[in-house]
Amino acid sequence: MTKQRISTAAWISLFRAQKRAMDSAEGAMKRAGLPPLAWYDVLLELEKAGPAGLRPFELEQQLLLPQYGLSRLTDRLVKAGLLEKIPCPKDGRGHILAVTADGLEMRQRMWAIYAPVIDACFSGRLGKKEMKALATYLDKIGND
Amino acid sequence: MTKQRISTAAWISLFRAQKRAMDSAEGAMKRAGLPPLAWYDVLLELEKAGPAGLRPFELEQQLLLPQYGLSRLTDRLVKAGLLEKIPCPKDGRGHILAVTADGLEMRQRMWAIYAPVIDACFSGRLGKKEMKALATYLDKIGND
DNA sequence: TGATTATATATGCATTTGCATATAAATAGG
DNA sequence: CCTATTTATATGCAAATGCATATATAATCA
Repeated sequence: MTKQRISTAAWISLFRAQKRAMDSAEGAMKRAGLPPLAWYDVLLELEKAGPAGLRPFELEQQLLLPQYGLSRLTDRLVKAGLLEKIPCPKDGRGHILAVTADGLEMRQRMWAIYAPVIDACFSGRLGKKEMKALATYLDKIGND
Repeated sequence: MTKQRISTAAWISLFRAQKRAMDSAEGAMKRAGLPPLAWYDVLLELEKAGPAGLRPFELEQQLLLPQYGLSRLTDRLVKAGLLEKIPCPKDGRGHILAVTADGLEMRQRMWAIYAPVIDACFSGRLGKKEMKALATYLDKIGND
């Protein structure tokens, strides 16, 4: 087997696995009448940032979203009452994003659906050691 | 470490790795003035199917795309002259999709860009054995 | 056979994304 | 200080996606 063939096979497996995982998670959210996973990521990242919140450009780096994508994503979250934009005292151009009480509750409701999906994806298929090895390999690949 | 935490970490690594990989590949295509990766998948799958071509519903299963998504994707490929729709003699509802000469050439031009990107993602990071293990793990995960 | 149901594909409409560019405040340079 | 440049965020417009449903043919069954 050439290295080229092997890496291409791994590439395909990566894309297929991610698609299966994502489809099942997005599907579960939809069936539960909950927003898409991207909302979860925003809410979680802001919760992790603590009460100080985050500037959009910081969140953008964490989530690896394009600037305009995040701008509109947060608009939707604000419109849904899950986030608020607080004017930034240090920098008149920007604002600080903070999760509202509703946002906090929403993230919890989403996690109640999300967690079992993640679990079901791995359980009975990979053991702890294998999952760790998988994550280690995945973290290594990329082009930077 | 709880199993929950480990599987969640693997989940996150999976999504991040796929995003990095996809972004670099899509970016390379764009910079080369070539169409998105989805076009490559269609062209390749149809080439693999041989001269008999494939019906849209068959392609749909291979590529795991929603029916309407494939319908429009193939429309674009047809409009670009890379694919043609041949009326199906056996079934008046459908048609057979076949790659044109231009389509064949396009897939090759895309592969010339695509292959090095795949290579760069893994080379110097994972060895053959590790790539194989990675693919094996990835192929196992999912919800079915 | 005629009516009913199932399958294959397409499409109208709303939402989302991507690209390019706009706006507006901050910083740098002379 | 004033102008030029850079940084932070938003937005108009075109393309893509998702959802629901339409259309048309095939298969089933009474």
